[in-house]
Amino acid sequence: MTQTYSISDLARELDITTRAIRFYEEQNMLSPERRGQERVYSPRDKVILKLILRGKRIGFSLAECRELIELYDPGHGNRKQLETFLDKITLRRAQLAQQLLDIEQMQIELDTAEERCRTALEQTR
Amino acid sequence: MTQTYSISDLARELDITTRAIRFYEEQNMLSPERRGQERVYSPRDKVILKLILRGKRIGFSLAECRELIELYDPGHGNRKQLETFLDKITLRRAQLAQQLLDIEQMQIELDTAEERCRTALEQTR
DNA sequence: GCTTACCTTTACGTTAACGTAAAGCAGTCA
DNA sequence: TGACTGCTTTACGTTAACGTAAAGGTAAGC
Repeated sequence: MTQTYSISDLARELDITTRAIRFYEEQNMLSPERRGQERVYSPRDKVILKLILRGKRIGFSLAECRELIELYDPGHGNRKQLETFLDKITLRRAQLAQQLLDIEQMQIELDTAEERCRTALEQTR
Repeated sequence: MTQTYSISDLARELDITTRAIRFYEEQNMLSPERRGQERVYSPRDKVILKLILRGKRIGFSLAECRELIELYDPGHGNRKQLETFLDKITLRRAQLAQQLLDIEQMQIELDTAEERCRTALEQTR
């Protein structure tokens, strides 16, 4: 019915190694079905992988990525659990806001760096 | 004349360990003056440290941070050098743009996560 | 003169996130 | 019936970025 993937399918498509995918499973971030010995991945697994990769691109550790995954479906949490989720969300938001500032600042610095490069290039004429 | 800092001054102010600061020097990202045995840091050194910390916050490796530092004053580069600098700047810009997208996407996901948390909390009533 | 507070160097330890064999099973193509 | 191809597990190796002692030098204060 619904789409499935082999491990190398996902590796190719997401441009990571099968080793990495198995490692994420080892870290309890994935739990694919099995057909015999072989892992069979669902679209949901693929979403999770994308979440991980996106997290990594902005410097999250795998532990932080796992947190994000847990937030992904908070259905099975008790009250206490849900409230800590909300706290974590608040923290993440603050961190993302800081990162936005950092990136903007870096862009500015790249601007001035480029300018200095160009004027230095003029000198070599 | 101009402001100077001891290693623990900087450690306190920037909230890192002295070990980390010495490590960055070991990696040729800093080269503070010496008064006898002791390291004496300039405002420029402090700027570099801030660059490193900002880089780390958005997930840069120290190697990448070093690149940024090199871009910081490109005066002593030959033509070839300067052109590779410009290339690197272009690459960084692209990466930063991707990170902006990633952060926006994460913010959206946090929004929906929060919403789901809140409705789940309603259920526990 | 002794303690306390910083500073130094040297060096081994640690964690995260995989990389890299090694060894073997399952289907398929010639 | 091999020879591939792709999957599996197990296990040791590797790199980055410091942490953590150990051992000692120096200046200030009591």
